Amino acid sequence: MQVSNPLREHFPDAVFPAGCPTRTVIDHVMSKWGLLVLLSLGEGEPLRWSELRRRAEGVSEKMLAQTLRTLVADGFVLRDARPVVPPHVEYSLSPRGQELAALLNPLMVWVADNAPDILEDAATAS
Amino acid sequence: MQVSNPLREHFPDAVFPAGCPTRTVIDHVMSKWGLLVLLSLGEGEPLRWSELRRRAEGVSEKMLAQTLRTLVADGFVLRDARPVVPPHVEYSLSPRGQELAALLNPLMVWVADNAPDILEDAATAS
DNA sequence: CGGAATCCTCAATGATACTG
DNA sequence: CAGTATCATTGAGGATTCCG
Repeated sequence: MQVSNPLREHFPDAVFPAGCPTRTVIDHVMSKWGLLVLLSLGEGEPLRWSELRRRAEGVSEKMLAQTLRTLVADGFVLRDARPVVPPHVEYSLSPRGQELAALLNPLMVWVADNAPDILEDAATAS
Repeated sequence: MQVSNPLREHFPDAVFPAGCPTRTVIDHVMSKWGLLVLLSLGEGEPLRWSELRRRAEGVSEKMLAQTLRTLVADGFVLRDARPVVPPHVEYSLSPRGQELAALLNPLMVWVADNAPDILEDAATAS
């Protein structure tokens, strides 16, 4: 009847206790730009800085730099800088990043499929 | 050899075009408190205001109210107010909310499992 | 090309107090 | 109990400029 709830086993009390490490990770991963970068790279091919700026439409240079630094530090994204001139830098998903992207993808597809209905409801709710 | 990428079919150009309705939905759903509320309700039982405040540890009254209003308007959350005194109000997931929570759950479990490793990397990256 | 460093703004958030 | 109203704050995020 009840599907067991794995999350409850993790967090019997609060969902994610305040100050819990998971909240930090969630902030990185579910942040507006973090998400878009992960999804962009999740398409398979490595991307360059300028390509990422195009795919994550609206991101400023500052936020892209900040986001990439975080994702690289967290081990989601690999940075491959070739010592040529002009500079050539490629970003791709690490294995860990690929695991994450694999979980993110169905969610985003669902959102994309349902967004129109959802916003229609929101509008009707006036 | 390449697994087809469903997201790419949705968004050939940018991942989620700026101003796209999907970005609004994502903002609601992936927001710090929106996420915690959805996960809390995703555990199955309906919850009352005060219970939600405890489960989504750290949320202020203002943010909880705002978050709930948004999630109700989007059709993710059902609000059941019984006309008794003192007031008794229960929140639960709508079918749409349950679909969403079902996708959110594996993601959060993965994050919870991996958060320690991830943050260790981030610390090492100093 | 791929960033880093500054400055600056405003909108999201929190604290507080009050109410049906 | 379940909120609303108001105000203060701060830090995320944008614009701009400059560098290897």
